[in-house]
Amino acid sequence: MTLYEELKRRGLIAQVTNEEEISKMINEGKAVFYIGFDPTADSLHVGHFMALCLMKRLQMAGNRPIALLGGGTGLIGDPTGKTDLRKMLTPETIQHNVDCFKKQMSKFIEFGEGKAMMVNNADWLLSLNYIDVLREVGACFSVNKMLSFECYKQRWERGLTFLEFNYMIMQSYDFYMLFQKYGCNMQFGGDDQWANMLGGTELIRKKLGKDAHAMTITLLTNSEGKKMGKTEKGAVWLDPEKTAPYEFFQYWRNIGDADVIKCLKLLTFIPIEEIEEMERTLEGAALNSAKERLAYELTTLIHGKEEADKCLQAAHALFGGSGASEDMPTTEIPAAEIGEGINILDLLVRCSLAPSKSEARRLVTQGGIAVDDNKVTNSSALVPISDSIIIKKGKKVYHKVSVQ
RNA sequence: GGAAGAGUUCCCGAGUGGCCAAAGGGGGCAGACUGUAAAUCUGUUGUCACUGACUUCGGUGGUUCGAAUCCACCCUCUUCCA
Repeated sequence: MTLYEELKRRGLIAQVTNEEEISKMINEGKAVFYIGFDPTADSLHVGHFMALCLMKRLQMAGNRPIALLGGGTGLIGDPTGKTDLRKMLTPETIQHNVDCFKKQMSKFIEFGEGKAMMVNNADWLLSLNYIDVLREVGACFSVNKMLSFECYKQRWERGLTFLEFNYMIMQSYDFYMLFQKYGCNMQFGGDDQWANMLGGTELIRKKLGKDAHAMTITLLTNSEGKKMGKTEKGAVWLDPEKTAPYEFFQYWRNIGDADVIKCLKLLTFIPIEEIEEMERTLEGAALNSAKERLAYELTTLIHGKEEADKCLQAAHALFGGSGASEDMPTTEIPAAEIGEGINILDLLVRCSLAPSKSEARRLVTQGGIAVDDNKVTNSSALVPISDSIIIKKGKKVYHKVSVQ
């Protein structure tokens, strides 16, 4: 099976400019491709991870990846598919985010001489001269055409600033630069980037008369069409400081039935045959094994095998019945502060299990809290702690409190 | 620059002097049912010293016994005209 066939079989490929040529190039390891990452936050998230996976797959087949950090485009902000005007980030924030991205990416992709390359579009975008750009690049874009793009439709009602409208041009310019500087002949990205990417291929054709290609990967959405990798608290981050490995693990462990197989295909390196076998044989509750596999594989990829083992163990301990675990979130409280015992509401707030005492009270009175497996329903209860206790909030959240 | 309109709690959105901590929906949280799933049903969803008090309806002042609601100024956004 060729690389392209595998990508296709996994459902990774959404749109391509020229299937024949692209498959030929990547199968033979001749592509020099880039994927852009805009530094809008200080950690990568799952969506980025998919792109990194793709990078890795292609790299393994001998293609040359370029990771493009959007130190320049980040200053503009991509309006694609966004309903609201995006907050403008300060140059300092962007720089900080770029640094964070770099660190995380290097853990996953090999960079260096003859391997993957990392570049920052700030290097060429920041020094551009407005008039020159307008004459050189602006002349190649038709406003009427740009206005007709689906990706701006959502903005019709809420407004689109000229700043954001230029994003596409900057991204196209990136491709144009990379094509000339590094012979980069292909761009990959999320499916929502399709229009922006085509802008680049067209610019290259118009300016240089050469062909460049673009391919988009399926966006990670759940069976209801919503973007995945988001929780109430925000994105599922790759940074263990922002999303603890256990939390990360649980996110995937709790994925909907309808989405497990798709995620295995899109996000893991488990051989496609094996996944297809699961798809055929697993149904109903049996899918739990696939969910666990998914969670374990992903945690291993991102946080390492050791962490993944811990998460798996913790999950088994907690949900398997024994209840105890070494690696659950822990709060340490000085003995002096406890004395005879600590009020249950104060304790919950102290452990960040509830943001306020009112909320803590609600949790307790509604029967959502258990201490050492005993339900606590009295909101004025004093909890004595001699050594350590385990608080259970709802069905899935465990927290350990130990006395110092 | 001119004209009209809008800004309400996590989000959408009702509310046009006291009955408003503010309808309804979404989302969240908890309970039931389950498979650590989905769907469904129930409760809950500003804070605290919790049968009471306090803070909230873009901002700042004002009118009033009493303001999300009326007035003035300011800020932001939308639409129409240029």
